[in-house]
Amino acid sequence: MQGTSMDSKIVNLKSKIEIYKAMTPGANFGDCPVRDVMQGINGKWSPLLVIALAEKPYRFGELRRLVPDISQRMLTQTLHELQRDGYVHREVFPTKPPSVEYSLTDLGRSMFVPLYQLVQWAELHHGMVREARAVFDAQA
Amino acid sequence: MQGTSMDSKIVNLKSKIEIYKAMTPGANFGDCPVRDVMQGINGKWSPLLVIALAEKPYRFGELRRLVPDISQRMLTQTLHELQRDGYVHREVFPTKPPSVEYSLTDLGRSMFVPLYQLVQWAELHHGMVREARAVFDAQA
DNA sequence: CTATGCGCTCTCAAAAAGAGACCAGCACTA
DNA sequence: TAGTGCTGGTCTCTTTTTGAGAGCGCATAG
Repeated sequence: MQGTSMDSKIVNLKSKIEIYKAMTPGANFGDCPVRDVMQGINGKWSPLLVIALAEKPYRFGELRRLVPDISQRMLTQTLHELQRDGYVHREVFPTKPPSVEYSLTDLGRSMFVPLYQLVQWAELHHGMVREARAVFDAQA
Repeated sequence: MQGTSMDSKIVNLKSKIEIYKAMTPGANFGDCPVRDVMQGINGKWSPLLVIALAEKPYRFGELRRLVPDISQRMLTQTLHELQRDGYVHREVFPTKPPSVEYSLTDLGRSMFVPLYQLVQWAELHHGMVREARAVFDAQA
């Protein structure tokens, strides 16, 4: 798109954005690999499940009981996506009713570190966010 | 915190999960304030816009040009949510066609720190994620 | 008097998420 | 032998979210 001119000011403006694009100049953000990865992490249930599995491996039913307000459909689907992206390992044990255990891979544990920092930030600041919302809603 | 039975094993298992719930014992995750905050951060476009605004303030049209594959509707809506949650400040300048500038608040800059660490992780590891996907799709 | 830029808002179609029924297999119970 | 429950799912249907794009009020340019 504007890939031509770029005085140094614009280059500077775009540096962090370009990291998000992961240095693919012609691509738009829809194709961006970094956002692609972020989308996998950022799902509605993904962070919660990753945090759960960071504690220890869980079985399907255990996860369902641990996160009571997830539907089976979304639990299956989210675990499947996490497995596909390499964060989660799925192992089937041939017990009487076959049981399935989910655990974090090394990649998943690696990703958990910055993810959990963001969660900790959220824990520390959710009061401020709530207050900001209250102020905003009051004046609106 | 949830003050009932719990052998230490279960307490240990749930510690990180409970942080995600932010210590509200009776609540399910749908009401969890931490996930509430995470949802605001984790939108499809939110991280990208926060990263852009971490560079410098932008005007509406500039953001639209910077992120070509966002629809106007989602840009308006995402900025509105970011403003409501206190991450973004919106200032209208009474110029001839009135222009609107968006900038990060202190809260937004604070949130940007862990968010950007996650983005940097994604930049470093998106190759591994892609490889994991290829392996998974090949065997499936 | 058209034409364009600005910052939206509205409508409508498509995609994603949620609720919950259903399923096959095995064990235990009556 | 039929009934019940537990396992990890899939299938269908409804609701919510997202995306594409037209329209709008205002103002300046030509």
